Amino acid sequence: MTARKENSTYTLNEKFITECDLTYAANKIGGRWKIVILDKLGNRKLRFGELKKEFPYITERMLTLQLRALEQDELVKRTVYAEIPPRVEYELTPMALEFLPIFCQLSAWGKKNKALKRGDHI
Amino acid sequence: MTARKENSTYTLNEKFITECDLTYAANKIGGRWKIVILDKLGNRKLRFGELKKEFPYITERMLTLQLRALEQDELVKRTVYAEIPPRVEYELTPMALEFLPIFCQLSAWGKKNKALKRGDHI
DNA sequence: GTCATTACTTACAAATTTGTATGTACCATA
DNA sequence: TATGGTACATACAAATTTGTAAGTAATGAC
Repeated sequence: MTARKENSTYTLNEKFITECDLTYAANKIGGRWKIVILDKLGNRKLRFGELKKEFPYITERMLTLQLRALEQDELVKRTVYAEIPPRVEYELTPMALEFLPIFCQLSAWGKKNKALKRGDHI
Repeated sequence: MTARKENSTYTLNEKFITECDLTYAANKIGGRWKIVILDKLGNRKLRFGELKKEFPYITERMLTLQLRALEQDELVKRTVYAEIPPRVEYELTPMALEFLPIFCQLSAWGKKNKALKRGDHI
């Protein structure tokens, strides 16, 4: 959260993109990990370690960063249990639950068109 | 398209993400511009310059790069007319058209939840 | 012969995102 | 006293994405 040049093109474009409903939504789930994390949390609460196992090569740093960002955006609720060793559970907020049907459709698109792609080079 | 270390975590994660239907689809429309470009092209053919006007601060370089990537992914069809000055038109492919209803839903999510956000700090 | 128009391209640089490696805190158990 | 387990944090570095600035090609209008 360090300061960035106001009125750089980068910032102006970011502003433009945040004002548009479509890109506002897209940004919430953008990046490499957010959408899959939300999808995995779709059905159930998961602990940090359980989530990590879902993605074989994710680093703890990345998982932490993404979860924090999702928490900031109120898409994920984080619950810390005062135990040793620590236990932390993550679950979707109502706002995030509304994404799930959209994920289904994206997934269907992916399934269909990935198959077509494979067909391309037969 | 320069070579990248095989088996770096970056590449392994990329592979993982490309194999998942959901992230396969998400990647096609990821980044700052692709989703809005596709959305603008939803209804109609547009020339390069027309598209540019839709996004006040996009640079020509970015627009070109994104359009080329979309063309590569067969989401956009590019038609060049042999005229001077040049005329180039862009339009969605059938594959891309299937994204449009999803964009509508994302947009609806954005509209709703952006409004809630505004309400937060009253 | 200069300028305007359109759709780019290129070399370079800044900003952001992602990854690497190591360390921390707590308590229980050996 | 050392080790294991969990969920992180931190300093640093690499990779990718985005932006800056300038230039190109063709032709018609002036």
